[in-house]
Amino acid sequence: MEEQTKNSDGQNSGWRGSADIWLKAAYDALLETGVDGVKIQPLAKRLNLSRTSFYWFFKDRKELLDALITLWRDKNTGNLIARTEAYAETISEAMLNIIDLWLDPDLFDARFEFAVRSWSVQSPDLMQKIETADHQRLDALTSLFVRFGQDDAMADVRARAIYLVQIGYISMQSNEDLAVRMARIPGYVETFCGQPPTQSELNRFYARHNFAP
Amino acid sequence: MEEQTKNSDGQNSGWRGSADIWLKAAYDALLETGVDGVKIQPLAKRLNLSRTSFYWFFKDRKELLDALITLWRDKNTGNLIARTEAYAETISEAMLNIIDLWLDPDLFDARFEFAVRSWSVQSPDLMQKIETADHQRLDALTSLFVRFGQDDAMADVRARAIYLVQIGYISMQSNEDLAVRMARIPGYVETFCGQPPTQSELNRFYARHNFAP
DNA sequence: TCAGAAATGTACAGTTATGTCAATTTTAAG
DNA sequence: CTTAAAATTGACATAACTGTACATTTCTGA
Repeated sequence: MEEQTKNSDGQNSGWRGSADIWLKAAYDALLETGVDGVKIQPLAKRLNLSRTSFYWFFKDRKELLDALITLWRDKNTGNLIARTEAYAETISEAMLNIIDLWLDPDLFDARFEFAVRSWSVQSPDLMQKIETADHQRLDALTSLFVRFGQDDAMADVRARAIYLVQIGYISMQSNEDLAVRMARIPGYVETFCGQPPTQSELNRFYARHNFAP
Repeated sequence: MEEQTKNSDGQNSGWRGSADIWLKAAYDALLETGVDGVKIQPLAKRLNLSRTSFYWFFKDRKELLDALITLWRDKNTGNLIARTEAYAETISEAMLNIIDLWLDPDLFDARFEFAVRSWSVQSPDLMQKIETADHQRLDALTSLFVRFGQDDAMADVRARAIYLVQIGYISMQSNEDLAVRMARIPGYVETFCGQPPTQSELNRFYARHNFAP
């Protein structure tokens, strides 16, 4: 028994292909060109594999796209919620925990997020999943603000504001360097929670991003 | 001489087709399915015209796509900058002028904006144009904050915050009704400029959006 | 009314994609 | 070394799209 789970662990099994390698190629293509760039033939070319080999691992293109959606779901929402629950003594410290998401691609894959949201305009099914994710994320952010004493209405607004900035961010990230982005952080904190961070909160933040001001 | 500018005015000339009608169909398709949905054959079907008739008005598909980009450029950036220059006595009133953009699709076509931004991931050329637009828009917003006494750094941050919210907005607008969205407005104003709007400012805002609280 | 411009349509040639099938090759396990 | 499962491949059958060439229809103005 014990089928080899089609090599979904990271081991190389001697074969060139695997479901994971196709999925990874699909992920890359999605980020570079959008869903409509996720086509079997071009992926095969990139992987130097025969196009038809794909059908050993996936029933059809749709199954590959579904796998991409699952990947997105498992990745981004979980980390965002975790950051709302991280230890913080003040609202400004809590805010800096959220801002971690903007700086660390391992915590929040903004390009992936943007690609999925772009994709959703042509897929009501996916749109539905995004709405669910938005809800979960906004709830987590809102209760963070409530926890630190904001009234419900203001917590709702600020949760939205910070979340929308996060979503809008990728679309502009372009090519500013870290120092420039870091310089704005205290201002963002003040804007979103009405009070600036203390120097020691900032120092802790800089430290975990390996940034020397 | 005086060529008829291919019917680019809104008059119907008796012919069924025109550059504008193809462009309009392309615009619709772009918003519904993204760039890759902007294909001559499906557009022709929608317009009940022969596919090849398209080539009378446009050299090829690329020329149609370029026309879409021009349309976007002329529309959204202009109105945004105009709103930053609208009459205002206080920073909160100025902020409400900006928020007009979120509520009136004639002022800022958010779906169009989102579609164009999604498209840009697969077109470095377009990406460049978007960066230029972002710059112009952010400059206008920043100088608005400066005009009302914010220091440069904070003006920069707040301009970005409100702009990013604007960009992120469309991706979530979903299906909330006007009353719910209106209820958040005072909170947004307070968040973005540090002071809430006065009742008379709010009344003026509601009035121009035909909203009775 | 009738010539020429404007717009449409038909036919053709080429490209790129999808998915099935029946070999064939590669690998691991006994 | 053998063998069976796992993975790969090329051939085939379709489908959707692009763009060109050329014939045809429809409108406009002298």
